[in-house]
Amino acid sequence: MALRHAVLAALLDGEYSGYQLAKAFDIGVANFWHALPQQLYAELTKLEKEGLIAGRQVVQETRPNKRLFQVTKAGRAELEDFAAAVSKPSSIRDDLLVKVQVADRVGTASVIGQLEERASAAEGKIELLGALLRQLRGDVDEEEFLRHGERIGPYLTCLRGLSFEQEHRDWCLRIASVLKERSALKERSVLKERKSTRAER
Amino acid sequence: MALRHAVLAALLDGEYSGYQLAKAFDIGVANFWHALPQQLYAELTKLEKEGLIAGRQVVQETRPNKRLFQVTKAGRAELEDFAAAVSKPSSIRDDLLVKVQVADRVGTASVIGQLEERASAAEGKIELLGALLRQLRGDVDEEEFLRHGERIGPYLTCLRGLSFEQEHRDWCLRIASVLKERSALKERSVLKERKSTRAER
DNA sequence: TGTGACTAATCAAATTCTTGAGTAGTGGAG
DNA sequence: CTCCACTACTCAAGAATTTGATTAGTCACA
Repeated sequence: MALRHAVLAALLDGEYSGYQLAKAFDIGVANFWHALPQQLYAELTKLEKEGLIAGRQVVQETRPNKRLFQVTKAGRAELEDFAAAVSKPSSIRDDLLVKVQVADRVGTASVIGQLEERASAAEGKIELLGALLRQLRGDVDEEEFLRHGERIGPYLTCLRGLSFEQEHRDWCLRIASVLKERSALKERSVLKERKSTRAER
Repeated sequence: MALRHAVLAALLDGEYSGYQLAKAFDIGVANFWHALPQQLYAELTKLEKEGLIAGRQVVQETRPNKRLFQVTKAGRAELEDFAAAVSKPSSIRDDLLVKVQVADRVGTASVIGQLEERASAAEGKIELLGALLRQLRGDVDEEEFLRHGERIGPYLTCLRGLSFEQEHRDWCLRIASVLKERSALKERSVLKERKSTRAER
């Protein structure tokens, strides 16, 4: 039941249409809750039906019309309740880790490639998040901002996203290099074996 | 489609029953793929039907009978294919981050409590993972083990789990202290205001 | 002599998430 | 002038995940 609350949380920062929300999700909220546009539209419809958000039509000339949504009082109350309720534990869910788990039993080459790809994707996200953080805090330094800024929620979650991506990148690079070294060692020992086999004949 | 591969990966380390698998999942595989027992039983049934694992009945005297499963050749091949295929990006999915996102707009007290609970849960997991890592590597040091150990897959994924939990703990504590300081500041300014209001009368 | 915890599973239902396609107009690049 | 990308949204099918019970014997503890 957290998608609805993630949507409410995102709408707290301003009016959005489904389409805009999908974009905003990708950079901000996706740090802790990923969702496809279809889900967002569906959730917005449900939330409106339940009176937790209110939508208004905006007629546009050169673009299709859109509906902007904002959180109602009931929506705010719902968020309050949610914040007070117990949360379930967080966890990683990652294909690539499954592959690493079996990396010493199956072909390694492809996994190494994927680790490096992942590392560079993480790098990209790190830069993005860094820029977002600078933008959110303005000219003041972090300590100051965290003490006195008015809207620190998104900043705090971005910090978590950033550290996650950094750890992820570092781990990917470390593991890639470990697997590479091991396959190089194996290669060498295979060559040696061939050589000695030849010598025996 | 990664649960099936996570199960195959886990079974690579030995024969397990559904029940044992559920336990093993909790400490090892759950680091990158969490699943409930019901899911595991269902998946084992499917995998057996498809010939990717083979089960054998073990009759027990004092305990209910159980079925132990091991990966077949076809299962190994399936894992190979999986390891070679592209993976989808990883991400955090966490209730608590949704709450932090709105922490400056709703009641903070409960969120602070939850952050501290989470931190101590993470602490517990850190110790568990540390012990697991020591056990996996035996007496040799990490560098040595990663270079020459035969089964490093689980070690590598535990390393990821460990760094995730450490970051998670640190972040929770940091955020909790930020939110506490802010609410203390607010408290003080409210008191001051009351005082000056009283003085005015 | 109950009480609760552990082993070993299975069933059903509801909910959530993913995959994939489709509509329809605008505006820019080559 | 065609093709592609962008805005804005919808529909449906399916797979995956969660929630919540239920069965049934064993064992330790008080």
